[in-house]
Amino acid sequence: MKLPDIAEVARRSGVPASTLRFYEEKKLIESAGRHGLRRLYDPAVFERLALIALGRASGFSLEEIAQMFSPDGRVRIDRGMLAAKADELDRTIRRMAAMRDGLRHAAVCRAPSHLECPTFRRLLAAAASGAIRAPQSRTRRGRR
Amino acid sequence: MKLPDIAEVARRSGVPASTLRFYEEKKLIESAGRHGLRRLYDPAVFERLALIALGRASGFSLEEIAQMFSPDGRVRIDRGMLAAKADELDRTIRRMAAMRDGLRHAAVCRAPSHLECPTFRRLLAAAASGAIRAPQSRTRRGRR
DNA sequence: GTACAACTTCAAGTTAACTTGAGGTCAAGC
DNA sequence: GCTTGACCTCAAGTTAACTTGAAGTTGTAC
Repeated sequence: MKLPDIAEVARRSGVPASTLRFYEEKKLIESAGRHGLRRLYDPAVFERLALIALGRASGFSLEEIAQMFSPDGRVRIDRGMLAAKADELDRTIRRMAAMRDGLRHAAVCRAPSHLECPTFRRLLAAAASGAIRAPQSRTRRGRR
Repeated sequence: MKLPDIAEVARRSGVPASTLRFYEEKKLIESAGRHGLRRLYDPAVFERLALIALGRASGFSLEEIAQMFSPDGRVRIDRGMLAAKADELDRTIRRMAAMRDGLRHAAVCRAPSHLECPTFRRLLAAAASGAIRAPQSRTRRGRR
């Protein structure tokens, strides 16, 4: 059984080869060995990549994700950290839901100008008060 | 009635002076005039800043926000754009809610390892499949 | 009228998460 | 055994949204 090379891992995981090398540099993954210069990966790398994708999707930075792995490569996720992140996500979700409702309303509201719409103004006030914070990064995955 | 200067606007809006200058450079706001070299602002700038905060909180980029303002400075938000953004927010919210639930579960799950927890594995699979995308940028607003 | 805190400009730096490019190596197919 | 395409390394570039720093100007208080 031959171990997958970087192209194979990229193909099956959807993660670009350049990103795989980058992740290795950041100690997020490692290659099982080399065939000449070429990296060969243990199939377990797919699970690892899934874990990384999950972490990213949950708002963890790569650095935080790196800390979830023991030096020996085992996964060791702190449950308190998970709960804290869940709470943070929850707060973000609430804010975004308020935003969504406000936008939705503004989109159909027939006030002559959004600035004259009470609902919109309420949103504005909330945003101005700092009750609302930055959203998600739209790292558009377009393949230019 | 004297117009507020940049420090006053910064103080009352919570937006740093450097950011106000940056926003001006990006044509997001403008100063009403100068007193010597110093910028003076029309009080309407506060509403404008609130609108910018709202846009950012809703996931608009500064560039998108700039497009919401007519060349003459009037607000002209495209209702279709609002609705589209609301939809996008909605999708993001759904993903984040799934994440939150998964994390919450993983935090209390008593499986010996997260990798052995069915719920966690389901999340992993979803993340790996790309069903889930990047989250919010934690631009920590700490005042170092 | 002088000191100086607070403003000004402009360029460069910051951060995260990657991508791109130049120049080099090499395993596999013919 | 030679070609070639896919890999390699390492440095630099990219993007967004700002921040920081250096060097200069000036309104305001005394």
